[in-house]
Amino acid sequence: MDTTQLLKGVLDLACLAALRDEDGYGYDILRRLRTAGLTEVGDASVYGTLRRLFNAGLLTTYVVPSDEGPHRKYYALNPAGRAELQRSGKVWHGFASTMDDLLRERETA
Amino acid sequence: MDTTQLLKGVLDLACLAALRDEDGYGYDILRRLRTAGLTEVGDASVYGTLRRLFNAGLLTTYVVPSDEGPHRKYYALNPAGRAELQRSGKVWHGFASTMDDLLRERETA
DNA sequence: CACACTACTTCGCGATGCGAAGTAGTGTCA
DNA sequence: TGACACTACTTCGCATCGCGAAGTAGTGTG
Repeated sequence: MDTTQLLKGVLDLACLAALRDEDGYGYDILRRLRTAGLTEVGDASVYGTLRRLFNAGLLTTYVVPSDEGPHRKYYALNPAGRAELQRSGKVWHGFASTMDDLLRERETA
Repeated sequence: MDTTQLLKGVLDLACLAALRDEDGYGYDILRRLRTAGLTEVGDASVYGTLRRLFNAGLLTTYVVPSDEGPHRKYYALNPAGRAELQRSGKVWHGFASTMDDLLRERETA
């Protein structure tokens, strides 16, 4: 029961959320998520997720050369991505509140 | 992004929670979880999870014959199980609130 | 020149939820 | 009697997905 398993299916949502207000490239999103509290997120997971979201048609991408390091592959939410963010945000909240009920439950006679 | 993926790692917790107030057998726990809102939980998943929790030393088990059907394999939380329920409940809450922050985030300047 | 940091990719593994199928016991309904 | 449905559990193999490790490559620092 480490956070690894909890992340399953949620990392998509987390990446979409991290892109809501601003485009970002992989390494940066990794930092955003870790800063936000998902400290144990692996780098390969984030890169993989971004690629998956892109393949699913939820993100657009463009490469920007950097003078202080390798090029950066930026990702941005497209309309489908925003819709999906909305949608899975709701699914998540529903799920989370169901779990909270379960955990709070105590002879609900 | 169906609930299947969200369940990963949480089903353990859900089963432990379902056993908190009362012993139960697989089929019954399946119903408890579905009634609680986890409508899409598969039966094999629950049986498998219970076996896993048992093998992990978190549950005890005993078989009770039934006059209205096949025998029932009851499971009960032991002290280790209760401890684990506490522990992963906290992990879950922490994780959930991190996610909520992420989803709520909006140029937190 | 070794090292560290940034930035991304590829590879294969492991955990876990799931559907499908099978086995069995009971009851219902034609 | 035979078909079916519900209960109750098991086994099997699949698919998803996060991860660590390794590799490549660019930049800057001691």
